[in-house]
Amino acid sequence: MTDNNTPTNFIRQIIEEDLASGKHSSIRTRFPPEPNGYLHIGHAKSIVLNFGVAEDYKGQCNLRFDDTNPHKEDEEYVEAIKDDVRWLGYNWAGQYFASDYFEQLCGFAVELIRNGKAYVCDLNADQVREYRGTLTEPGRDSPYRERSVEENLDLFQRMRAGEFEDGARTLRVKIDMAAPNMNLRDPAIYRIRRGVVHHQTGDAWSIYPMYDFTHPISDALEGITHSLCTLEFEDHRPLYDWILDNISTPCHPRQIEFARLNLEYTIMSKRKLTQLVAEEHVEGWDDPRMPTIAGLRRRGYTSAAIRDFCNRIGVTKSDGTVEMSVLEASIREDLDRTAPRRMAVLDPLRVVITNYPEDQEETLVGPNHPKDESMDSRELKFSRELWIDRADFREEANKKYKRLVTGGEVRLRNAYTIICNKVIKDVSGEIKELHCSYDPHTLGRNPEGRKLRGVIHWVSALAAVPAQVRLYDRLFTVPVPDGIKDKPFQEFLNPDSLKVVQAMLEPSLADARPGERFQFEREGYFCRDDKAADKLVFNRIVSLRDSWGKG
RNA sequence: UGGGGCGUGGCCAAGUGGUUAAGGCACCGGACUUUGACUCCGGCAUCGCAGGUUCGAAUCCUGCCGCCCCAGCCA
Repeated sequence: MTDNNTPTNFIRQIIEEDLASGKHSSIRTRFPPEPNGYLHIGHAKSIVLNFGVAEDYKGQCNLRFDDTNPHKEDEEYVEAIKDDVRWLGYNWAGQYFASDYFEQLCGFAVELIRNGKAYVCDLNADQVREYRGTLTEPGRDSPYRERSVEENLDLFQRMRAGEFEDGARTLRVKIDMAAPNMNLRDPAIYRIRRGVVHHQTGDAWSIYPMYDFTHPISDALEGITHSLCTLEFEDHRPLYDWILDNISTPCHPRQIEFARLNLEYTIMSKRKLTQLVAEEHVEGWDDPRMPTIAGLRRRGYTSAAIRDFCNRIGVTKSDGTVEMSVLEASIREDLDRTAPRRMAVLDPLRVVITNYPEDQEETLVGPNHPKDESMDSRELKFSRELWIDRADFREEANKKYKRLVTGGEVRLRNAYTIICNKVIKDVSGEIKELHCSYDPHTLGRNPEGRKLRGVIHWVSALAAVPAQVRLYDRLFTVPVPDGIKDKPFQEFLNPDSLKVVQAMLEPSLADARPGERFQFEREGYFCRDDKAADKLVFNRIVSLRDSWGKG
């Protein structure tokens, strides 16, 4: 869809300059998720950036799993991540794991030790914190900072061999304990983690490298030219560069930071999304209310719409929070063009056409798309008894109300016009059904001398197919759920984020394939749920724009 | 009170000293309409603030103000 008009942003400008100056003859990027959770729309921004840039400048983009912390990671996530990236429409040039480089990483660590630039430190975590100083005070050198190369080599080898307990020692890089940038105060590059099973390397290692050490080296080994990451890593760039400047790698990628995505009425923190799942506020990572790729996919979003969204929001260094309406506009624009139209009554109210023969049923046709004839048409069954939506009838209303009122006439979409003659209520006063009469001369043309109030959708009661329809609303009640001081984000969960209704659908919908999308006219876009494939269940992707009552 | 960033209309975002400050979303008018949809027309900012440089500044300089990130053996 609107993957057209290529975006322009500061990162693309840098790339263009690098290409023009000959600094690089081709570019290579990478998307480097940690496999500790599912991908969300914020990752999509990074994916579209990294893969998009590679595509547009005839370069390559790798998929790399940043799996240096076996504690939090799992194979389940690597498979899910691959699924999501593929679904978004991208193919990676190479698939790697940071753990592929563990042996080489270790070699570079030894190189640093040999050059006197790394040392084994026996301080425990608390002590390291004390020695590090604070934001305003410099730190102090570790008492182990000046160990001999031989001792460091020996100790590091024994760390690797599993001789020491978790937390007993770390390998630290020797930079500057008084650096104003905390990341430069002799950061640890290796920690001991014995007895954990790594999803890729099993129990082969008892030491694991840290992100700050692993990332620049992984980038360099893969020949990454532009290493794109989010703003919080800005302070890490000096360390990224220090690592590459102090070991013998083939190249020195440039790290460039951009702002992560924030979306109103949802949260993007992997940790918090994990909580939503664990605390069962949602049905799982693919709950249609989740901002995860899996959730959006199940909700019925198209990957084209998500790509379009990512291009619409742009890439900058200023953090902001994007309104939901932008995402919604992307999916509406896609589906308006591509989704076949259908009629579905979400809150059924019986209508009896009293002047229509009791045993008669006729077949009408409805175009699948009002503007695209190539999409063909489908059959509609018309009969004496119909369903219309309760919201489409009022006993009385002013002329602003363009629906059915007693004594008023409306068009049944793709069919005849009807006038409501009588309202039947039960003892409690609730409307049970409507008695209407139709005008047999209004098929395909308007009555003369009478003005119609409007057009409403309907379904033949005889042919209707019942189905469950799930109506989704925003997951939270406030724009920034995790931005309110002293209040956990769970307090702002929207109790009405899911409403389940029993609807009556036009018969052709019974054949909908799981995952197939439609526009239910005057209601919104819906997608047949593919998890409940044995039952007829539709998810509302997004409602139609509704300007009623706005002016 | 240390360091690193950011500040263009309600929300994103172009703009890199020289037209009336792009565009999208939202919003407000209006046209069209067998979807209160779509489409189409029209409307909607002087660029955080204050000084300065310049013939000319959102773009350069200075000083304020505001917001974000950093004290994991997480990424």
